[in-house]
Amino acid sequence: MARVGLTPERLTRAGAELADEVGFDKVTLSALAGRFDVKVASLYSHLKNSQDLKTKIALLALEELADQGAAALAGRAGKDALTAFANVYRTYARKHPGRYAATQLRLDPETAAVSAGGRHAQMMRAILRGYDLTEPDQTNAVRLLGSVFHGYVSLEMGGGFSHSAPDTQETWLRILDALDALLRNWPTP
Amino acid sequence: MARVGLTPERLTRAGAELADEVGFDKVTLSALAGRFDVKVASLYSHLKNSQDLKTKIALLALEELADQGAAALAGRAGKDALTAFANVYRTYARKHPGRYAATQLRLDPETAAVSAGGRHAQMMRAILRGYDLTEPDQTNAVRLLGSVFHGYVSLEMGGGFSHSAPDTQETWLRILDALDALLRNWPTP
DNA sequence: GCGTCTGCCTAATGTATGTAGGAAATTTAG
DNA sequence: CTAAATTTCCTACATACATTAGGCAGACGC
Repeated sequence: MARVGLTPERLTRAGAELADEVGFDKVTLSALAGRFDVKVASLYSHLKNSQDLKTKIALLALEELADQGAAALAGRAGKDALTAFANVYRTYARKHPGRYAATQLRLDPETAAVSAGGRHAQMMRAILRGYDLTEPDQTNAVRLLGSVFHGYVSLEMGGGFSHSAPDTQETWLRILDALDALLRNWPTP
Repeated sequence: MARVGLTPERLTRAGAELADEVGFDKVTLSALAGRFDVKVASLYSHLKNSQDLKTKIALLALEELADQGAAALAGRAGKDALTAFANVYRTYARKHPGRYAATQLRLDPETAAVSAGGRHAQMMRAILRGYDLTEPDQTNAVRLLGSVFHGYVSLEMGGGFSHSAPDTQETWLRILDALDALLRNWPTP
């Protein structure tokens, strides 16, 4: 019985790669076991169950995304920061579609609390320091940014934009222009 | 052998209800068969397979959503139209979470072509007639609206906004204000 | 070197999808 | 109206994935 050296971490990483290759929803313990030439039952020494694997992949992806976001934000402000951060989201989703899909997994509250989700919100707030927004508009703007980033990336990945004229890169840049303009001139009715 | 009177339509409707109750990803032929007190194999006379059912639910949801959008748009223009249409999306998603999730199913191109997806894009363009946008900004704006609507609804449903101060209704209204302001004053660099 | 612990195993069960072929109910044709 | 054709639902079976129980052997502490 050769020991392969499975750990939750290695399984999570391999699961993330698998997700990028076949889609997050098609990540299965069978396929993962196959990657390590190991029987499925062996995975249960390291993972609670299939859901546990998916949760761990989601946490990994949230962390990677937050790390890359933080790196992009370093030394930038204003529109520069907005653009750099937004591009991290879009680029990550294109490069790691399975992991990106994992970030949308619904986490139970305790898990969400220890996830990198909070860092994401904090970084969006940091971006907004370059604009002149106070509460509660700042929170509203954070939610708008989250909606646009996620919505755009998700529709683009799903092929929702594929069939018409301006290419998606062009649209993306114009949308970032528009968001910047909006944040500089947030309506206060 | 009592005939129950299954049809693709009845199965699709029941599948949609099931999706709203247990989640779109948990819609299963087993559960659907259970609803009609019928064996699973019997469903294959009316549905090609499980994927076929999911596709049909997605098409149903896209159609319902388009119908409600069209109704909301009738006789409205400008911000009034924008708000009414956006509210249709959000309300539909809250009332029919499973069906809304179904609308995000990736359809193959031929299926997408016969879906109500095109009507959605047309309606967004109709809304934009109340603003002063020409191509290619109109397409860019359509994509922005789609991103915001879908992104917001999807994050709100996923609990992404649950833990902070302004309630989601308030944020939603302010985001619609912001979009209206943005469309009235679209940046042209 | 010996005992314990752990990692991976075999075996068995439950649930879901999907296929093949049969029998009864319904529809259609003569 | 009756017989044939079709349709609808069935049983039976094959495959795949998830999960649990219990066992054996290699790694590790002493």
